[in-house]
Amino acid sequence: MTVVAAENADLAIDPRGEATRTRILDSAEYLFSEHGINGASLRAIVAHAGVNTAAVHYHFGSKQGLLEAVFARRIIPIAEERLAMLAECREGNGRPSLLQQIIAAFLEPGMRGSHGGATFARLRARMAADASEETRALMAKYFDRSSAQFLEALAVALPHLPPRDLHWRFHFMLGTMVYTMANPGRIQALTGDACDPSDMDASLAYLVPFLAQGFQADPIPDTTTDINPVVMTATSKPNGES
Amino acid sequence: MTVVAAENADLAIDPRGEATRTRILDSAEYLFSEHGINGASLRAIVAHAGVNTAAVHYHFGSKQGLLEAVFARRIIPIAEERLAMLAECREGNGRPSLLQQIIAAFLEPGMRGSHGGATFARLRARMAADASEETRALMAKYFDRSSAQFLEALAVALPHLPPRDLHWRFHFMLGTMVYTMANPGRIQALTGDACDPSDMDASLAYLVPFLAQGFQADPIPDTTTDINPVVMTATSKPNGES
DNA sequence: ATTTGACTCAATCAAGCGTTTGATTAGGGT
DNA sequence: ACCCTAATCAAACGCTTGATTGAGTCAAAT
Repeated sequence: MTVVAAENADLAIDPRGEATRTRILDSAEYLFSEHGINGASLRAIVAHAGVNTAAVHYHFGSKQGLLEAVFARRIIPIAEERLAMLAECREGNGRPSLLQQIIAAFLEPGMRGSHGGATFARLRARMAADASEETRALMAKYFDRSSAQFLEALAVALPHLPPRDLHWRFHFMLGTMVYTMANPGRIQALTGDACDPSDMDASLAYLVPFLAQGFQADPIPDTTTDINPVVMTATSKPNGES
Repeated sequence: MTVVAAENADLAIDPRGEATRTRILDSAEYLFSEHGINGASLRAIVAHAGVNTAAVHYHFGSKQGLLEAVFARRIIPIAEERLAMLAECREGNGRPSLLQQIIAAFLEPGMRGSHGGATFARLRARMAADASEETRALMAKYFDRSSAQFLEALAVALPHLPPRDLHWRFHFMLGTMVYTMANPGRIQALTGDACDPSDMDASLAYLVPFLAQGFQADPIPDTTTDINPVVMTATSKPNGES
């Protein structure tokens, strides 16, 4: 096993190691986000980083190990900042729009420029759509840790909402977040050039109130056999009304 | 017309051809959606379809041509049904929850089982997250056609909403749709086993009211220089940033 | 019955993939 | 001075990819 790289800082004697490691991580983050995980080859990454192919396997073991390192480097501080902002919400509870504050606490750390910015945001979106079980497990490993606390906080802010509805709407929040991160140029195609989509601040300004309003919708009545008539406009019968 | 049947359909005389073509399309749709476009190899597709590699290139020219054929086969009927349902909304305007009907008209045809079902829905989600410019252009080619009409209908249902806010929220709707289609098992991981996520009807029952409520949020005040204070809770950098 | 032509097949191609190897460099410890 | 070890390098590994080829198959038209 040659994977015994300098995990501890004490053992990282050679300063070249950390510099190369960081260059590989930066290039991989950029190319993964730009061309996808399968689309970015190790050769392209090492060419962009100006290092040798073997350096990747020396430091990270494999391409999957490199992806995990790229992901962990950003997601850990993001998760920490998420929980810190959530704690701030709890302290001053009762302030106006607690719901919006919780939503912002969940979205901001990952979408603002602090932790990798739009580049890492796009990578997360790609990973969310990725098929491989490894990638999915990797995301879940770091994600489930914080989601439970946010679900709990949202349940407090929305006491009338059954857990089932809360889970669905939390899922919808993830969808808007991921899609907005993945397609920073999509809005421009719709509006012409009304807004600057690469700037995530504008996205957040529109996204947070939209989500807060959606969360406050009435709970969905439990109709296991009968579905909401609005959704049943043109299903089986061409002319029938329900 | 007993002369020659091949005058109109130059290539589709041999009935074996259509059967093989359909088997390839079905297998490609399934494997593309399951493993991604890059992740599904032609060899895996032809093995699943029980045909030869050359058959793909004979019928579709290339892997990209196959993807376009898979996509077009489903998206054209979906777009037609979308517009048909939208026309139904227009006829009976003034009915309760016109907004929900418009949203349902946009979401239902693509998410219900009629046109490829969850399999094709997952493929669309993958394509939305895909990097390649070809895939992106392919989706835009069939998508921009119908989106304009839905934006117009939504503007009628929400006369107080500026176009900018409308475009953002339409974008958010796409996000929830794509993410829900892409992760049919994600809700189970959150709720335990409260809902059956592979059944898109349940998704729609929760998604449509959520989106309708979000669309009805107040417009975002135009603050090009000043950001919503709610979103600015903890942006101070404790240790500096890179 | 023969011919025709749409269609299939096994074999093969060059290119690119992730990974591994063995040699080489650089630098602090004894 | 020596050795040890972390770190890097060029080169090749075995394998899979999308694509191509030419011979062959088989139903239908003549």
